Amino acid sequence: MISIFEQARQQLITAIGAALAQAMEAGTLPRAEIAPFVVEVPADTARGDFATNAAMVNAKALRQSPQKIAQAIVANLDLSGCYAERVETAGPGFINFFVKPQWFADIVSEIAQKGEQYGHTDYGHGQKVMVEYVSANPTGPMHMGNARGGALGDVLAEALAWSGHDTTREFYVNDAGNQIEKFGISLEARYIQHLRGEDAAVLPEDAYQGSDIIDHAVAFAAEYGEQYLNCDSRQRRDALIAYALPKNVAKLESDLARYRIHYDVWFRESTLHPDAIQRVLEVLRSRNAVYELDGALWYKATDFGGDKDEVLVRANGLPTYFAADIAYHYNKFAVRGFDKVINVWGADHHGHVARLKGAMDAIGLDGSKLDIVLMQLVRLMKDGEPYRMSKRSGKSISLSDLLEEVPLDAARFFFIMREAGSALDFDLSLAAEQSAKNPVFYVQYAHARICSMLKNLAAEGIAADGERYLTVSPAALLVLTAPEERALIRRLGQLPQEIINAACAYDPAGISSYITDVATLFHKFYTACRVKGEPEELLYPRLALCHATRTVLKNTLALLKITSPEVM
RNA sequence: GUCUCCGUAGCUCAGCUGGAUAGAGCACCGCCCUCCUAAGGCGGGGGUCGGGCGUUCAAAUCGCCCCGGGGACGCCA
Repeated sequence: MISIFEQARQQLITAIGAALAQAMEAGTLPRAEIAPFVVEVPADTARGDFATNAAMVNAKALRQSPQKIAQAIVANLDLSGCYAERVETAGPGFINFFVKPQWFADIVSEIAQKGEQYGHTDYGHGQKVMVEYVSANPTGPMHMGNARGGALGDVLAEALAWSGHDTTREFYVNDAGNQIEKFGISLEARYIQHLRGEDAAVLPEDAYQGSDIIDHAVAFAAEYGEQYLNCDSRQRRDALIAYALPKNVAKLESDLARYRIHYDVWFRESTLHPDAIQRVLEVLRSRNAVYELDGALWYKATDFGGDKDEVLVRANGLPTYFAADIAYHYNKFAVRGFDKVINVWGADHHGHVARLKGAMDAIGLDGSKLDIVLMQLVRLMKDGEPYRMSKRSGKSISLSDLLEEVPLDAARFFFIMREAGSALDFDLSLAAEQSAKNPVFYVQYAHARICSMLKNLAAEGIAADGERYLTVSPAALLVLTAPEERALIRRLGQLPQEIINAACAYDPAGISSYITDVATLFHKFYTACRVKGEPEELLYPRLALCHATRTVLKNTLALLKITSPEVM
C-alpha cells in the first residue's frame, strides 16, 4: 500500500498520460512516443501542490509549443478519483495541480494509524540485499574513515530494510593473508623487545607501529613469560596472533556496538582459505581467464574491462587479497544467493571497483549486481590544523577516542550529513565544543518541544491518554488549513518516499536534510499556530498534527539510530 | 600520464536523472517571550554557481576543453 502522498502523485502521472493519449486520439496533438515526465512538488508551493513538466519535455516530439501541449493536456484531463481537484498552466509550460483539503487530512490520519510503522514500505519486495561496511582490518583500532563508513553503511542498510528489502549487514574480517602475517611480525618484535630490550629485535619499517601492538605483546608476556622466546619464529608468531587477533576482533565488535552498529554476519576471510579460493581459481582457469607468468598466476583483467592484468597467486604460492576477494564475492552471490551486494569502501579502493566487478563477470556471475559506494576519506582536523591519523604513527584518533570526545548522536548525524562522494573535514575541537549547535540538536529539540506540549496538556487533563488526538477523524482534520500546517503536513507525507530514495540512491544524506526540514517546518508551525487554549475543534486536530510530527521525527531518528529525547 | 572525487554567499555545504526569482546552517546587523521549551521564529546585507565552448525551448545541473585542490594507480589490503 503506497502512501497517501504517493497516491496523489501516481494518480496524476496516470491522468496526465491518459490525457496525452486522449488528445492524440482526438487529433488535438499529433501521435508520438510520450517522453518520460515528472510530477513533483514545486519549489514554491503557492504555484501548486504538484507540478509536471509533461508539456515541456514533449514539445520536440509533438512539434508544438509547450503552452499549447499543456492546454491540450488540461483540456483532456480527467481528475475524477484523484486527490488533485484543480489545475492551471503557467510559465514556460508547467501544469500545476492543487489537491483537495482531504489529502492533507488523510496524511495526518495515515501517520496516526501507522505509528511506528510509518516510513516502512514494501518497495523492495523482499529482494535479498547485503550491505558490507567498515570491514576494518583486525590488526588495530578503527579510524575516522571506519567511523564514517560505519554511519553511512548502517543508515543505508536501515533505509533498505525500511523500504522492504531483505537486508543483511556484514563485516568482512580480514583474519588471513599478508596483513595478518605483518601483524605477527610486529607482535613478535614487540614481544622480544619487551623481554630483551629495544635492541633485541628490529621492528620492520612497514610493520604496525601502533602502541596497541606493544600492549598486546606486554599482556602476552605477562601471561606466557619467556615461554615463546626460544622457540621457532613461526610458532611464536602463531601464538601471538592466536592471542591478539580474537581480542582485536572482540574490540571491533564492542566498539561498533557502542556506535550502535550490530551486524548479522561476521564473515571471516580465513574460512575461504584454501578451498573456496582454489575453487574460484579453478572456475577462472576453466574459463580461460588466467595465465602463468614469472611463477605467479595472473588474471586477465584486460579481457574484462581492466587496464592491466592482476596477480592472483604470488610466486611464493600465496593468494593475493584480490583472489580472496573474488572468492568472497563468489560466496556472496553464488553460495548465499544475494540479489544485490553493496560494499561501502574508502575512495582509496576505487581502483579495485572495476577489477572486482569485472572478475564477477569473468567468473560467470553478474558484476552489475555488485555496487560499490565509494566514500571520500575523512580529514581529521584539530583547531583548524590537519591531524595525523595514520595507523602507523601510533597516535591516531580511533573510533573509540572519537566517541569519548563527541556525543554519539552528533557523531552519527555528522557522518551522514555529507554525501559519501564529498571529502569530510571533521574538526574535533569544533565538534566537541559546538555540540549544542550541531543540527542534530535542532532536530531533537523539535521532538522534545512536542513531547513537552503533550505532557503539559495532559497535566491539564487534555487528552491525557492520547486517545482523543490519535483518533481525530479525517473530516475534523480539515480545519488544518494554515500555510504552516499545510507545509508541515506535505513534508510529513514524504517520509516513505524519502527512505526509498535514500535506499535507491545509496545516499543516506538525503534523510538528514529531510529530518532537518521537518524540524524547521514544525518550529515555524509552532511559532505561527497555537495549540493550547484553542477551542476543541481546532485544538485536537492540531494536537494530532503535533503527534504526527513527533512520529515522523521519532521514526526517522530511529532509522538513523539517534535518540529522541523527550526533554532537553 | 591514466582513473576518480571536488570547486555554488565571508565559512561549511544542499541543490546536479535539465525547468518557473540559485537555497540552508554558521558568522554579522535588527526585531519577536504578560502566551504550549528563545537549543526557536521573523527581517536584512551578502553570488561572474572555478573559466570557456557546445547541446537544448530551457544549463549550477548534460558533453568537450582548460584552471585549481584531494585521492588512487603494488606479486599491499
